[in-house]
Amino acid sequence: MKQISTRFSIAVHTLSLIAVSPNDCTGDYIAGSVNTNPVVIRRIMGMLKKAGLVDVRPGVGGASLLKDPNQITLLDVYRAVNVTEENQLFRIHENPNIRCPVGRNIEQVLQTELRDAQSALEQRLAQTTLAQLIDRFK
Amino acid sequence: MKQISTRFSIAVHTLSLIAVSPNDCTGDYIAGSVNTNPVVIRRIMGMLKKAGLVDVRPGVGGASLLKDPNQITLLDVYRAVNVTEENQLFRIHENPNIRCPVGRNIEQVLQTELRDAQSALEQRLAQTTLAQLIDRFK
DNA sequence: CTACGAAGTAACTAAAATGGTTACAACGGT
DNA sequence: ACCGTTGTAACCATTTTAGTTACTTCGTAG
Repeated sequence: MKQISTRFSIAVHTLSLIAVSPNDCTGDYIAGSVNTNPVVIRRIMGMLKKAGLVDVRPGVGGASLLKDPNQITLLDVYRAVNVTEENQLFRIHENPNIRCPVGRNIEQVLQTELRDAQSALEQRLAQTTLAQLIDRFK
Repeated sequence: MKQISTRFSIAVHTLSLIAVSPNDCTGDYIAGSVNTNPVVIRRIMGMLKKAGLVDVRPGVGGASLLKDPNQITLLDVYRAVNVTEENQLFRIHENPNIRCPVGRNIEQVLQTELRDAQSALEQRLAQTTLAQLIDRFK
């Protein structure tokens, strides 16, 4: 990898804006605050919509949260923007040599550890709510 | 992102082989167990060497661990193969609009959370040693 | 009902990371 | 001196990312 996509941080930024200024939150306005192209925002808004986090109003413009800010965690956002394939942060090399004791077992042994490590990260993300973040924007 | 590079799992596989079969661990042998190209292994071995985890013998061939298997954690390996740029798992979008209260504070507020989340993952990786993995290859 | 601003989306691009591959130089012991 | 091995450089196809242009669809105000 290199790093986790900025889609995640942009999504958090976007949701924060919607929570703070429920009005004027058009794609262009958000793009102006994030400092990127409006299409990038619309794509991310589409993911947030599909995840049931926001309601976007086509035609009229703007968006609103579908959940209370203290019911939206960073983990919800993380998952919404699909940062990893099939929710697997780690990737394991495929088709090791099964005639080798290490090759035969590496996948299963590692999977346990990596799942736990990923879980630790996600649990930490789940502890922070959008409401907590918004409090610090004042 | 998509996912964390298989360099990590291949590195763990490689170190396990060296620990289990201190002899015959040439790049070609390891590549045969991992099922990839020998150059891929040599590149990863170079990173493990630079991290002070292994000693590779040019000319004669083979490698050996420079630390006891119970002194090598998954975090050591994770860091050795440079999976993320500057050890930052998350990336935050740059140059948000500082005239917006959200844009002005998003970076600092998020950085705290993401650092903690990354730290949770790393602490979990640090809890597993190579020795523990090897025990399960028997 | 028309116009206009906004969302939805397809298509294209440049840049970067990944994993594999070929090729060749350097090393070291038989 | 030979031969297997390591150390690298160079190249490639594939994929992801983020940005951009362009066009359609939507919904309300005039």
